[in-house]
Amino acid sequence: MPAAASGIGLAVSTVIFALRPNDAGEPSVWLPLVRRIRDPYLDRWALPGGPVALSESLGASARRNLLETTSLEPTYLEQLYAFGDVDRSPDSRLVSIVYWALVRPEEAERVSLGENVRWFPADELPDLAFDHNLIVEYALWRLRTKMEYSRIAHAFLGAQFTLAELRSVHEAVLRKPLDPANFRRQMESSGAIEPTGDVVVGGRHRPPKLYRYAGGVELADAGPLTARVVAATAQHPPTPVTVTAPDPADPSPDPAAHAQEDHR
Amino acid sequence: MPAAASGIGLAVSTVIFALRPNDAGEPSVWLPLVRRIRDPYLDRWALPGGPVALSESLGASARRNLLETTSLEPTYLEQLYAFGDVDRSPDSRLVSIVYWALVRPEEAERVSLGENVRWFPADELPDLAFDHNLIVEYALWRLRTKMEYSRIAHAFLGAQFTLAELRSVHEAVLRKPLDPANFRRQMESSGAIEPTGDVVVGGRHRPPKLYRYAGGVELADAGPLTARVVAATAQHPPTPVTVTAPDPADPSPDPAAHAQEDHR
DNA sequence: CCGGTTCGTGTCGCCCTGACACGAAGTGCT
DNA sequence: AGCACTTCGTGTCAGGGCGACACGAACCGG
Repeated sequence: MPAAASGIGLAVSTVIFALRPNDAGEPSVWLPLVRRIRDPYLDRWALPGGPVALSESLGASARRNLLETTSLEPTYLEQLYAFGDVDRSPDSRLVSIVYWALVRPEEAERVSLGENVRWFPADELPDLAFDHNLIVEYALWRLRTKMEYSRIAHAFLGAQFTLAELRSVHEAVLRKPLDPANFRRQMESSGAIEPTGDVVVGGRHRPPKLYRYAGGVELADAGPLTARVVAATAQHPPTPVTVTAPDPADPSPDPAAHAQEDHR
Repeated sequence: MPAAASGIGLAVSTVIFALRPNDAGEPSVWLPLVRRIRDPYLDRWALPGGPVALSESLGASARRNLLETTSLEPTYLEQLYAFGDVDRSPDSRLVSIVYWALVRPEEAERVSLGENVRWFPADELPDLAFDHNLIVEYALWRLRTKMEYSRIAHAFLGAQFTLAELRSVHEAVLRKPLDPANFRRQMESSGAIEPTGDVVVGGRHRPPKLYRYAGGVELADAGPLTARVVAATAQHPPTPVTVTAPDPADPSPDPAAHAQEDHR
């Protein structure tokens, strides 16, 4: 059990997922890969990763490495699996602790794209270095499985969101359409979300309510540990505008219930 | 990403679970611990483990170490988590890949019990070395969670078993009584088990049917990999006797349908 | 023959789910 | 102003799974 630093290399890699529009314009799962610049699998695409620093925990090491290689700060980070087959790296023995992470679309665009970093659709990857194809496949399975019983979907969204946006995340990950009515009831009855009281105006149709996640933003499942990570703030700058609900059926003196109700 | 053998120790430990009768005579979850004979946490109880050999995969390393320290060969072995906090070991930096394993009661009794190996009830453990208390807690959570949606219960049983035995396993792990009628239907409708055609005679009451697991014995979840481990054969030597069912309502020429039917 | 226990099947009500209908509330066009 | 169209949000209903419970079947011991 004591520390016997044998000749086994120890590294940390991360599978990063983000939602981006695919060829058909629909959101789907993408992940960034880096081109290898050293000799095992030189020039092949691989997961971002690097050796574990002596003064860092495994999770912190993954987080730092992500920032260095892709300049990404994920909203969700969880350990996936430890890969340690004898022949997974030619010549040397290498054990990789692999994490998987989720980032928001706005954050995803911050990736310093260059010759050596590129986004790929998660479903059609080239031949990767090491056993990274297998790893991505496993991480995808984990993402899709956990999406169905957990609340990780909001790691792809900002602080506030509509039910259509939340449903769109589920549909993109699970690759199948979901009934809006039933999806709404499931989310509401689960207690995972609560309405903010605001609606989105400026859309072309009936203004949807905005929701936030209830019970504190608990991101970054640290497995058996209790470490948490605060969620970064993010608004939805594009088209529509958030507005406090007018509540026309309640004449109570709401001190913040009028913004732009010049219709009717 | 290349192999850079830094000063970080790499070890493998395993949480081994078995069912044994507790003080009240009911089956409950126990696990074997070993007393440390080296200096970090000298004389404290700890999970069995050791360094990873250069020529072994992580799972093989865990399996070999189990055999050496406790002489146990588990029927189920799955990776649990990689623990790598900076301060989890005094003085040195240590990363542990932790596995969890299930063994059958008969196998459990083969443990070479001595001053340095002892069984403990999983619910009441002493202060263990390192962060092993936390690890066991997590492994217990994993066992109980996976018991409800998976087929791991049969790792505690032999090749054939009655539904009462299978239910007893679930009850011991989940620590709550289960309705025999509903439990039967769940198991039968899941397609996980199939009747062998035999019954157990010699009991005091109505002879129960014997079942086996269907779909090939798939033990040792290797995570993303596809490795499998064959299940060791084991009979139930104690009290009752297995008998091919008489099947009195079917006069078809079954070439193996008569053994001891001198009752009626 | 009878009481007691376990085995195995039957039944019933509740809740969750999927499928679908439909009013509500906006925009854009004529 | 009115109509078409879309999305939002609620209502309804049938089917299946699950928990709770009843009850006959089968065997033992006295």
